[in-house]
Amino acid sequence: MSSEQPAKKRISESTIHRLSMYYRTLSLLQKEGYETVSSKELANREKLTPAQVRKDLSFFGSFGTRGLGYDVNELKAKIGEILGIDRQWKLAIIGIGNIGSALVNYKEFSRQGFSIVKLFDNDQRKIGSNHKGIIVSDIKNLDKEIAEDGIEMVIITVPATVAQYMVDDVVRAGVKAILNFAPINLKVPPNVYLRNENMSMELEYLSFAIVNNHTPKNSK
Amino acid sequence: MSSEQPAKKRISESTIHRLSMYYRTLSLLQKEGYETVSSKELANREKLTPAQVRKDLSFFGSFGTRGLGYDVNELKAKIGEILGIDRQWKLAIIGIGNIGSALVNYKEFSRQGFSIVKLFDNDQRKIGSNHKGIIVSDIKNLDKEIAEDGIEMVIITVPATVAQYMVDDVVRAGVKAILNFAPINLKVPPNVYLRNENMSMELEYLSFAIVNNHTPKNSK
DNA sequence: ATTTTCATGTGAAATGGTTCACAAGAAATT
DNA sequence: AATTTCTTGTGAACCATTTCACATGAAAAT
Ligand SMILES: NC(=O)c1ccc[n+]([C@@H]2O[C@H](COP(=O)([O-])OP(=O)(O)OC[C@H]3O[C@@H](n4cnc5c(N)ncnc54)[C@H](O)[C@@H]3O)[C@@H](O)[C@H]2O)c1
Ligand SMILES: NC(=O)c1ccc[n+]([C@@H]2O[C@H](COP(=O)([O-])OP(=O)(O)OC[C@H]3O[C@@H](n4cnc5c(N)ncnc54)[C@H](O)[C@@H]3O)[C@@H](O)[C@H]2O)c1
Repeated sequence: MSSEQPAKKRISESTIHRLSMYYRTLSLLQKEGYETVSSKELANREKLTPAQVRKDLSFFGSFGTRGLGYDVNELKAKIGEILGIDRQWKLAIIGIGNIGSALVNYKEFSRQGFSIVKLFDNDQRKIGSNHKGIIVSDIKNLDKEIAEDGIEMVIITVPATVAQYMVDDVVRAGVKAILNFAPINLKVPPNVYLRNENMSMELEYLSFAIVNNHTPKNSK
Repeated sequence: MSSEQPAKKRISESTIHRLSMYYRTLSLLQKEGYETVSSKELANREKLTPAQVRKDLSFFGSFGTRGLGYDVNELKAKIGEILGIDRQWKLAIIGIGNIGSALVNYKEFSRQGFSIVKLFDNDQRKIGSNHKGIIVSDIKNLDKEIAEDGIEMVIITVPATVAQYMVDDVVRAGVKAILNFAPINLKVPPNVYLRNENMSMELEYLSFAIVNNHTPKNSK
């Protein structure tokens, strides 16, 4: 075993997002009783082109049958594998305020491969309280509890002023991926993945669109 | 007055998102006491290239001084204008559940030009209740109250199963832009702007990144 | 005043992403 | 068995976005 990086083609962020979309649509098609689906049908449901669908999939292999299309169950399983959601990820939420507690209450996450198993806060009034069967832990025990449970992802929902400290802490504790809601540019080492969820930016986009009569090619 | 569309260059979604980022950074620079800032400094704070910053701005005019950089206050005002946040937008939230109530409690929105002025739900136990001084209205009065208040944007935080109905209703009521949290592909007429906030997709992206050792060029 | 320094603004080049167009291959039909 | 129909998978063409590189111009220094 000599090479660390599997010299694979670099996949664009948009392709990955579309895989998520295909996955969701395939779940619906399953429920609707479809056995197979063409790139055309899949594209229609997402307002994309069939070529886009086929190209996206082609980066990872060839999963269809010419003249017939894709087997719905099979393609869904395959995309699930590609996305890494053919398993349960364990997550913790840091900061059990407005957003943090809304997220704990969301049952869909665990059905989609993301189990929230730990909650952390530094407010004595919150520590020990129960959210959907999970007791809020003291942030002081972060290191120990993250390691104990083998948590690999966290959601950051603390005030922006302390978000970087929390990130440094969870990185030190061995977390590999972070979904951040604080409106601030966080620094993470290169081996840790970070995504930002910024609602104000989305509202600003809408504001711009109204004011400028904006018609982009492919909007979210 | 003959032409409807001001035949302007089409701006990319990424440029608009970066304008939001510049805006936020300029606010910080203001607080830190900076009077001017170079494209280099601005780029550093966002992990972008100086050329990117200059190119983005160049679509809208030329706001800097050669040899010196940009005036912080001036550039912030200018970007605020471009984004259309040099005014207060009035918003309503449809569905006052977990996410909906988290959003009402977020004071920052109104400071950023987005005032939440109405809340709607169809649950009798919620209608009439008070959130940060706003009384939850019956969804039945949507049309009337949206018109009365001149609401142009709404946030949709109802279950996915009813989201399309709510969208149809708010569109009929004259709303121009929608921020949607329900994990479903909504249809809107071409003169209405829609953005989707999909947290599962972000988690799936992180999952993909861990599993595939992903290093994209420009990630969120 | 002249020179030096610095950083903008912008065409042109390079890179990246999407769409086209068609050969290939599987199933259905004759 | 041969033909027709259908839809995939993929290079090549196209289009969009980012980066380069430098002329331009403002301010500071000499
Ligand atoms: N609420 C929203 O709608 C909304 C919208 C957009 C962005 N955000 C961002 O999300 C973040 C959370 O927002 P919120 O409204 O839930 O805030 P909140 O104040 O309700 O919750 C923050 C929580 O973090 C906890 N906390 C603070 N410092 C901590 C620390 N050092 N360690 C552990 N826990 C700590 C607090 O006790 C609190 O429970 C903020 O950064 C905010 O800017 C929120
Ligand atoms: N909670 C989360 O963390 C989370 C995360 C991602 C996505 N989402 C999505 O956001 C949406 C809201 O999630 P939530 O957890 O807040 O759900 P929720 O059930 O807590 O809230 C939904 C609210 O909508 C109201 N509602 C239902 N039908 C309505 C109608 N016809 N008119 C008006 N109001 C109506 C309900 O009374 C309820 O108050 C869902 O689509 C969900 O999938 C939620």
